[in-house]
Amino acid sequence: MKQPVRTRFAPSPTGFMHVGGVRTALFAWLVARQSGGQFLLRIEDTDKAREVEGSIQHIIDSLDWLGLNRDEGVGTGGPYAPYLQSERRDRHMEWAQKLIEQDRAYADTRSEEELDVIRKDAADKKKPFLARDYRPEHPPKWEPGMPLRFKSKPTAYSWHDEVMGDIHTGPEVVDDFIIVKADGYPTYNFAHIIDDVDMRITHIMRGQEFVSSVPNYLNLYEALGITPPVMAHLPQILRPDGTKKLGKRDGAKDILDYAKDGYLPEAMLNFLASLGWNDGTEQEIFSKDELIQKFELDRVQRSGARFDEKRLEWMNGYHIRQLSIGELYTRAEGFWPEEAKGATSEYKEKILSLIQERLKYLAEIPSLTRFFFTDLPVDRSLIENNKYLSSADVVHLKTLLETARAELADSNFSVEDLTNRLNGLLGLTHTKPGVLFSLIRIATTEAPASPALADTLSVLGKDTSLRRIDLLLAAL
RNA sequence: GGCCCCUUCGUCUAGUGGUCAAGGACGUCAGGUUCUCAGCCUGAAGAUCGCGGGUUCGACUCCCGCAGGGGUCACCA
Repeated sequence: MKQPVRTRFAPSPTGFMHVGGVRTALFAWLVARQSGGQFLLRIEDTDKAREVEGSIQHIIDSLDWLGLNRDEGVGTGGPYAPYLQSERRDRHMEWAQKLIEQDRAYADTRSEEELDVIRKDAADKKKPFLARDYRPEHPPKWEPGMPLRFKSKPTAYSWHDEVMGDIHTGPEVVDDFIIVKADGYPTYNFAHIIDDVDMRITHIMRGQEFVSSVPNYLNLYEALGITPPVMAHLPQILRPDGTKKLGKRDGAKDILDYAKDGYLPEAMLNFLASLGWNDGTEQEIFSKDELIQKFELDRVQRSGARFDEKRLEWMNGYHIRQLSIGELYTRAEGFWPEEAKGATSEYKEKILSLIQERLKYLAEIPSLTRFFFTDLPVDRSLIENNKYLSSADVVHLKTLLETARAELADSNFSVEDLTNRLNGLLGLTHTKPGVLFSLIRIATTEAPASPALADTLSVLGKDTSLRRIDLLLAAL
């Protein structure tokens, strides 16, 4: 067992969670769980303008659906509460005050326009914008309502990132940055550092887009006299069609939409983990426990990975097939078609055992099972488009169906008896399976596809099967 | 433009100097499984390892350069 680590997932409540955020949460959760440590949820809600109503609950629901349980955090509570960043302003201000006293922060009262002018100046000179090159000469004494800027001390850094490896940067990338905004809220760049210390976070897991800010953070940690936590910057998840980061604008789906479509949380977890990580063997399928056991940050890929829904679908189908019927029945609740309302659980379990291996996601259940619950209207096109039946003579088909009906009427409708009688009919009528079975299948299901014929008939039962054959007979 | 990171089949990836004229999975295609769809089984196509130099008896693996891609340079996170 490794040293217990404390990790946190710290999203902003700016809308729904998509796969990118979820994977960050997953990796942080795995690292905490495998070490016997803690995983917490902190909400970084210091940008009140971008905040979206309901996001926090949505984040909690998403984590709950995936089974990423928290030891502490928003919605859970804990010894380091509050876990809502906006409620921790006193702490942030205490530390900000320290920086002011040490002359490591200054009020920056310049307007957005003034700053834009110097930014443009930097751009014109083809130089990166560094606020420290434009420090105001006589900043006023800081008062609430004024933006507060960190006064950096340019330093070269070398540090180790659990995913990215060793990184070296020169002093030219360290800069002054805003730590408290005019609205009184701290920026992420400042607040997360204070909160992580206060909450005893040992490992920070976040997206790769933060790597370039690390030198700034290191500078701030130094000024604050804080030992930086272990850091791991995760590669991004890319759009399926390109090299760009997957974002909400690219149609990145709400993670809970996958829940609605009937994706299994364990499949989602497995898939997300395999995007950018593998254990070095040829294993593709991992249970949650195996993930906890085998996950290693330093085996995480440094390059981005494209999000391939086809692979997710396959993996979901795979996990569905691993479920016991009882478990599948539980998961399938809420996915049945309207027509299934009065059906017994016993009947529905039988159906599930027939369709389990053809399910890719649970939302397919209605289209796959509707005919089990209701007589569908006779659809002539099913015969017309069938390669075995399209050219057959209608009178012949009718005779065939009548013969079959008579034979089935004597069956007890066990799978075994049905199989025997169906096979017997082939010889009796001198008909190819393609013709006879297609005809009976279409008659009894009126569906373009269905499970194996004997199985289907057995579940449907004698009354229903014969009634439907009669319905087609009447329509032919 | 500066800085940082990345570059193996369409996609996710294995690979840490020789056992790799590169393995697995998804996807695709073909065949099989007495009808359909799915599943399962078998098989096929698919990467001269971004390019160019080194180092070495030998490089996908080490070094240098180049190119391409991404990230970042907010009072957003």
